[in-house]
Amino acid sequence: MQNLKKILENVEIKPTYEWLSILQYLDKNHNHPTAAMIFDEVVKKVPTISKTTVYNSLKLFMKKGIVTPLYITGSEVRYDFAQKPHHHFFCEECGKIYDLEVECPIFKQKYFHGHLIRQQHVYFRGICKDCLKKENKAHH
Amino acid sequence: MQNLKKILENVEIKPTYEWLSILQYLDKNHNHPTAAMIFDEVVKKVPTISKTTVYNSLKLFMKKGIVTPLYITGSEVRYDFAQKPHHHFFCEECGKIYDLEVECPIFKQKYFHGHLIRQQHVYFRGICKDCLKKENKAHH
DNA sequence: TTGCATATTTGAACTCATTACAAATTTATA
DNA sequence: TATAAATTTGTAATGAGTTCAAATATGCAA
Repeated sequence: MQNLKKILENVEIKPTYEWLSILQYLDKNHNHPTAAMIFDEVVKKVPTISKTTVYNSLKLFMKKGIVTPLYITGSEVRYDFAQKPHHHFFCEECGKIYDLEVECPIFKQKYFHGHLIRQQHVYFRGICKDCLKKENKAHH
Repeated sequence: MQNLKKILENVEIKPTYEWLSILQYLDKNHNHPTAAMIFDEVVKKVPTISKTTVYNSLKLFMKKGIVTPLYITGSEVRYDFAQKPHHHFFCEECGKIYDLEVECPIFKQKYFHGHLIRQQHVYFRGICKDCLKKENKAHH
C-alpha cells in the first residue's frame, strides 16, 4: 500500500484514490487483466469510478513506464504491472497467460540492425501444462 | 502466380479468383498489412470483393497455416504471409514493421516449462534506423 | 444440358474495445 | 474564500472485426 504510493510518486503521479485503487488491483492480481476486468473489480471498491478513468489511468501508467500493454489475444489489450521485464506464454485452450523467464543474450542488446530498441515483446503460444494434463486424462 | 495456386491447393483451398487475388497481394506486399489495407488494394483489381470476404479469407489462410496474424500495434491485426518463421521490429515513430532474423536456441524448443509451444512471437519496439537518421538531421 | 446440392461471396446490421470530448467535480494555490 | 488547474465522469462516437441470411457461383449426377 505504502510502497504503491511511493511507486506513483517516483514517476510524478499524484496518488489519488482512483489511481491508487487501480494500481493496487494490478499489484494484487498478476493475471494480465483487460481494462474491463480491472473496471469490474475496482468498481466494487470505488463504486463511482468510470471506465474512462480506468482507460485514462492505464494510459498514464504506460506513459510513465510502470505498466506494460500486452498485445497477445488480438481482441483486447492485457495490462501487466511488471517490476522485472519478462516474457509470456498464452494458452490457446484456456486463455491463461503465464509469465516466463527467458534468458537470451539478444534481449540484452540496445540496438538491433541499427534500430533503437525500447521494448522487447516475446510470447509463446500453444497449450499449457494444465490443459495438456486434462487432454491426457480425457483419453483414459 | 502459378506457385500461389499450388500453395493454396497444397492446403486444400480451392484457388478461387478472390482467394488468389488476396494471396497475390500478400505475396507482392510484405508490408504486414491490415485487413483494411488488403481490401483497399485488392478491390482495385476485384471491384466486387467485400470486406467480409477479406476477413473470411484471412481466417481461412490462418487456419491452414499459410498466414500469420501479428498483434503488435494493439489497434488492429497485421497479416504476414510468412514462408520462413521470423521476428519483427515495430517503429513507434513511423509505424513500419521490419522483418528480423533472430537466432536463439530457445526458439528451437518444442516445450517450455511443460507448455507445448505452437507459435513464437517476438517483436522489438523502438525507433527504426531511418527515423533515427531523420532525428539526427533535425539537430543541424 | 438441366436440376440440385454445396461452396463461396456479399452487404447490412451488429458487437465490443477504445477514444473523444465537454461538463462536473475535486484539489491546489494565491 | 476565490480562482485556476487537475482529475473524474458519462455520453456519444469511432472503427476493427463478426454474424447472418440472402445471393451467386460452382460441382456433379442424371
